[in-house]
Amino acid sequence: MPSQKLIKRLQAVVGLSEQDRTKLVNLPYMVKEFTDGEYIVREGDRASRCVIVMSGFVFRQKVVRTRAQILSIYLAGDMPDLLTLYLPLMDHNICSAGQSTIGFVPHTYLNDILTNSSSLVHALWRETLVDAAIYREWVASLGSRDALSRVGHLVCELAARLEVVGLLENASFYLPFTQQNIADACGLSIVHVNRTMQELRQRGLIEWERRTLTLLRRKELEELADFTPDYLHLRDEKLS
Amino acid sequence: MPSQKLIKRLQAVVGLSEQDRTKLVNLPYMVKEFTDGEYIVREGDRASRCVIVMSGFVFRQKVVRTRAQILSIYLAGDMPDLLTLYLPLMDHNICSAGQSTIGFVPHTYLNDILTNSSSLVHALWRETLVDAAIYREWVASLGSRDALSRVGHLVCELAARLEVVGLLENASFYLPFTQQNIADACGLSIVHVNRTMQELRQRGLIEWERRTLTLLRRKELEELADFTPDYLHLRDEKLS
DNA sequence: CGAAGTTTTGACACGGATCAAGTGAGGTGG
DNA sequence: CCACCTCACTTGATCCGTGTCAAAACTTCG
Repeated sequence: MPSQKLIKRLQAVVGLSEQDRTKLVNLPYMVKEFTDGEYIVREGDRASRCVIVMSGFVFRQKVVRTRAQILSIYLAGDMPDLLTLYLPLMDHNICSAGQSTIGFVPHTYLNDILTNSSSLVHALWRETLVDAAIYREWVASLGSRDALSRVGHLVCELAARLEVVGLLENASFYLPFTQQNIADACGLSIVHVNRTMQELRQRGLIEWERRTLTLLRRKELEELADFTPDYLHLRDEKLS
Repeated sequence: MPSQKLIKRLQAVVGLSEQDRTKLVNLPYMVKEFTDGEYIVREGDRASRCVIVMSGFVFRQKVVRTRAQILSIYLAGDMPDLLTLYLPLMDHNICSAGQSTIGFVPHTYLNDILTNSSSLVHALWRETLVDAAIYREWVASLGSRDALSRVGHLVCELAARLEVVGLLENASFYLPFTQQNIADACGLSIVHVNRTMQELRQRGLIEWERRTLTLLRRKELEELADFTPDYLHLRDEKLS
């Protein structure tokens, strides 16, 4: 079982058959631990396997001139490089933030189970589409929101995504990011991220101590950040 | 034939079988013309068909507070809302820029041909992955590049994408955008876009008159804009 | 305990936003 | 065919959000 969390999430959203679940559970995979800042996949690599985040935080990073822009963030249960199934040549890095546990599943096995199950195609294709939906929201954030709501939005998104995999407790979650990471993700300078975080604290919206971030008044924060979770497609639209 | 350009592009990149091509060519579809600013698909719509751009320009737009952020741009041969196959509920608009010709193909038919051909799954899934790769580059642009290279980058991307579908002639292409559109896409004010365009002109990098944009010194422009076309995945990596 | 990394603070600079007004071009109706 | 209207583009002045630089305080961990 490469990741209970992944299967649970897929199950909840597209409804896998007994057979499909068995196939996923029996996927052969390798596990490796990564430490803070370590590269999991590098720009230029030609991938022959996919990554599954089993625990911890991971981010996609592209070096643009002098900046190390963070393009997206992945949590337990995510498959950050499903895209390598069809675009094997990596044009950016995938890095660990803090300690993480990563599973690797060879493309050949994934391709096998995909050719024989159109509902697994549905499930994994959909995963990549949600990933794209998140990029769209980031484009909207970077293009249209000021620093305060941009940082707030990131915090809200992480909370919402962690919640569905059971990693949000009492509106708190573990966040192994430095302010530099937040800056790289939000397209801001570290100094301004610092001041923005202070303002979020002063407004009584968050606490962030010893790598634990707490949402104090989630509604107000979401409002300030202009956050609505729809774009995350956390549950099947057909049901709602 | 919903779009020769689409089929040609898919063909070039993944190599469709005779059978697959026939299936695509025989897809039933409806054609409609749209004028400047008209909505093709609206936020809140529950899609039951996919859009194929047959000619003209189309963009994805999300209203964020007071801004109408443009999230992505589509050209002849693109399928901007393939995602609705699995995420039918639209959380943004798709609009026409200038006059465009749009084909509509019902989901049911697309699903039919997908369940019976894993190479068509490959081809269309890949399309959505390239779409995501373009978002990533936009995130990088909005997060890390200044106005001049941001606008330059957009111009370079459009030129590169138009080139593969044969719509770039003598380094010129038709561009029905206003400066306001560019501003909405790049997360800049219209005044600053104006000044940025003037600077690109003064530097002898582009001309833009009567809706025709010309790249004067493409290499220099691409350098200035920090543009490399890899992320567009315009040809099959396996070959290169 | 020391060293390195992270957060915080202050002063100052600058890119780009905003506001306001003017110019030009395309489209329409008389 | 011209007068007018509208919309897009342009210009100048000013303001503000965020970046940069530099140094200090605090944490974490070996």
